[in-house]
Parts: sequence; structure tokens; C-alpha cells
Amino acid sequence: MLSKKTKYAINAMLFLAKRKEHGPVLISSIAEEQNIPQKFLEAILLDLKNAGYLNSKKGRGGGYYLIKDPEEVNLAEIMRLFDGPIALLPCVTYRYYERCEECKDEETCGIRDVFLQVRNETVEKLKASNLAQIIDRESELGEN
Amino acid sequence: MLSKKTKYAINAMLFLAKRKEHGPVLISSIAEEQNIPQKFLEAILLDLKNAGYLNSKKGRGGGYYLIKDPEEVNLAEIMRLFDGPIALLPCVTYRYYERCEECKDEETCGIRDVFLQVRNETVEKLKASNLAQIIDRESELGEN
DNA sequence: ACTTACTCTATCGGATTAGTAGAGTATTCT
DNA sequence: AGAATACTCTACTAATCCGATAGAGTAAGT
Repeated sequence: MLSKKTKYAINAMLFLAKRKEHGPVLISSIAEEQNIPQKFLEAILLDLKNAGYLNSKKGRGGGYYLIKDPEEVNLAEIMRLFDGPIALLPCVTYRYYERCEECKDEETCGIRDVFLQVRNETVEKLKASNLAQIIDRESELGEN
Repeated sequence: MLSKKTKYAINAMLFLAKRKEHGPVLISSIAEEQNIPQKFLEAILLDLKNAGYLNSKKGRGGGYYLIKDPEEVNLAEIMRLFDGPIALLPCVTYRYYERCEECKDEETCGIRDVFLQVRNETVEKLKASNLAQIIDRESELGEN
């Protein structure tokens, strides 16, 4: 299951993507409109800033704003940032590879390839899901 | 990521499936051969017994043994037993459905259908992966 | 200067994970 | 019957993670 942190991050990013042309948005506005505890959100936004997705402006008229193209930010990235690897086994991740300690022999492991397939399918789908596409999808659904 | 409990359970089940015709297997043998802490394994085997996969025999010559057909036990079931739902959002599980509390409107949620697709693909793959198939796959890999 | 608003450090309760200890109960062999 | 075997149950623990909060600090704008 996704952590709340990741869900909050996705919602905050979508919110900021929709307001991209309106300049910085207050943390307190994001918190209020997306139902996120403000202090918790502050930490999340900071992580997103440090990861290069957002920038912030201090003082009056300040706030956070998206600096990446909404098409270039996908769910896989956001999830990895907060929840770590998407794979279900450490031995089928690319970036964070680790042996399964209890595994006798990775070469003949009967479950490894299933989990590798699952991982690949999942990552593919999540990568295709970028902020722009999600926003389109939302308004599409809203019209019915 | 899968918990150790789930991984241990899978390994123990595979081990018992291979020894299906040999009668009961001691907890201590399973623990030793699969590198699982014995006391921890005891709890796992008990859960698997209560879930109807295994049965046990007490006293001398006792132990645990598989009572289901290896083709009828798949990874999705074992994972659900120990780690709960496979879906990444509570609103896309069938058995354990729950609203996402921070979700404003499920009908127009832009990420719901991606996660539904991911869940369905994953469950499908994991269901196809049963004990018999995994054992076949292992010996197949061992021959190269 | 003063206000606004982001940033950093520390802390916290509760839940979960992985594992341990030990007494208890049922079964079988002699 | 009694001993030995082997599963079963209850309780406990250490470590880690999750979600959240508090408060002081710092930077920017007016």
C-alpha cells in the first residue's frame, strides 16, 4: 500500500500542476484544500523541492510552485522518492538491488521471474501516468 | 516489499510441496534447510495450517505436511494471508475495499484506474504462479 | 523594522516487523 | 502407565517505521 506521504505528495503535485501559471501557492492553501496536516506537508514539499520538482519563494507572496513540466513527472518517481523501490523483492530492483538473504540460489529461484515481470509491468504503467495525463483523465471523468 | 514472513511461508510451502509423498516433516528440518528461525517458523506454519493449507501430526514421527494440491496454492493467496491486500490503494481492492480518506471524489479520481490496472495485472500473474509451476520452473532453471 | 512564509531540529505515540522464551498439550512408542 | 517427541499457545521484546506536532530559526519582501 502507498504511504500517506506518497498520496499527499501526489495530491500536492497535482494541485500545483493545475496552478502552474498562477505563481507560488502557500503551504497553508495546499494543506487546506487537499486536507493534509500542514506541518506534515511542509516536510513533504521540502523533499519534493530537494528532489528538483518544486521551488519555493519566501516572504510575502511566496509559496511553492512546480518547476518541471507536468508531462515529465510520473507516479513511479514520486512513489520511489517516498516509499522506495516499487518491486516486491529486493533482487528484482534495478537501482536498489540486494540479494534476498534467505534465497539459496538466485539463478534457480522459482519465484524471481514472476516478481520481475510484475515489477516491470507495474513500473511501465506508473511511468505512463504523469501529472498532465492524470489531470486530463480527471476532467474527462468529471464530464460524465 | 514482501515481508520475511511471506517469503518464509513461500519457501516452507515449496519445501513441503516437494516432500508431499514423504509424510510429515519436522519443523526443525524445515527451519534448518530453509534458514528460518525455528520459533518464528512455528507461528507461520500454524497460520498456514489454520488457513487450510497444511496439517500437522503430533508426537514421534510427526511434523507438518501439505494437504492441498500444489497446483491449487498460488502466490497471491499466500501473500494476502501474511501481508494483506496486494493493491496499492485501499479503494482498488475487492475484498478489503475502503475509501482513501484524503480522496475528494472517487468518481473523478485521476489515479484510481492506473492503480486498478496495476492491481489486476499483478494479481493475475501471481495467481498463475502456483507451487507446482514454481517447482517446475526451478528444475528447468537448474538444468542450464 | 516588521511581517510573512519557508526551513530545520527535535520529539512523540502508536503500529508493525522480526524474533525469543517458556510453559502447555497432544500423540505415540516402549 | 510413563517417557519422549513434537506441535501449540501466551507473553514479551527490540528495532524500525509511520504519521504527526512543536517550536525556534532564517530568508525575503514592504
